[in-house]
Amino acid sequence: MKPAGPSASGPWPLLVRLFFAQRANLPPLAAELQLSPAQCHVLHLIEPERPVPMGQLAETLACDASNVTGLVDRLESRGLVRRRPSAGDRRVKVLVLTPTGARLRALLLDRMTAPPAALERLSSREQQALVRILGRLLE
Amino acid sequence: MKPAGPSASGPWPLLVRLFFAQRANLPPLAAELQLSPAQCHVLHLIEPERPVPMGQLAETLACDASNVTGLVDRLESRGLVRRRPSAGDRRVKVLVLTPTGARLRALLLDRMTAPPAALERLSSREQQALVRILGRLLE
DNA sequence: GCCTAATGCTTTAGTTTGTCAACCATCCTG
DNA sequence: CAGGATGGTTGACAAACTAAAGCATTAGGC
Repeated sequence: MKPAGPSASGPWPLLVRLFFAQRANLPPLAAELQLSPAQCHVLHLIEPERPVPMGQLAETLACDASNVTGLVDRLESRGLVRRRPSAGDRRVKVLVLTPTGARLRALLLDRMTAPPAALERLSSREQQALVRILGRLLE
Repeated sequence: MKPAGPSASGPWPLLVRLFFAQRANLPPLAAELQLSPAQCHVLHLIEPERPVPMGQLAETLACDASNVTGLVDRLESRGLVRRRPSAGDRRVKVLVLTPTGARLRALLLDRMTAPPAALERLSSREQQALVRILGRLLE
């Protein structure tokens, strides 16, 4: 029985709360950049100079391939990404950022990487600890 | 001033990555419970015995009120939540979980609170540190 | 009290997101 | 070279979302 506090059991419930709080944070940020949350996610996943096959994108997003088609259609029609044939496999199309897309992506990451004032309240030592722990979670 | 200290590539970029990774994790989990990601979010926000006004839900979700109407329509038609008139203000409708809804919510939280095997790799000391730091981020 | 403005939710109309099934082109294996 | 698998697109449709208009109720000024 754990009738006690909100964090009776470990770090994950806290992370879940943080995720949902952050999820609510995304729509306003996306709107500010004239994007949708889903488009932000796609843009976030295409690093400049690092072409991504569409299929891999679908897998990372955990969604259907046909969904990616439409998503990329809209991004491409706005000149943010381009489809290019893959060298080795002519079925595959890889996605590259246009210069405009790369600029918008940088802006997006900047905005996403800045916001939480709560982080400022952490001591430098705590921030280092957090970096180390999260690094292990993501490795 | 921001010396290029520990937060130059500080914890937030890592949290953003973790956030997106977790977002990709939600659709399969939701499907398993015959829910959509958005419905999971709503269910997550309605605690048993704690009625939530629809308007507050819209604000927390950072979405339009009319969107909440449709979202709740579907949840109500599946017997997971009920709309009830608010005591003080007859314009307001508050949402309460049905017993079925409460059970499904518990299942959802359980699944969400369990998954990441990566957490197991953290030492007990690291987990405690993470709990403490996240607690400060969310306070 | 009344009249007006503001608030809470719904409706309607329209776009985007997402799924599934069918399809074409390309690759791969026997 | 067949036959099957794979990558992506298309079409049809449900769900998520927004903006604008509408209804009921509440709140404020007079």
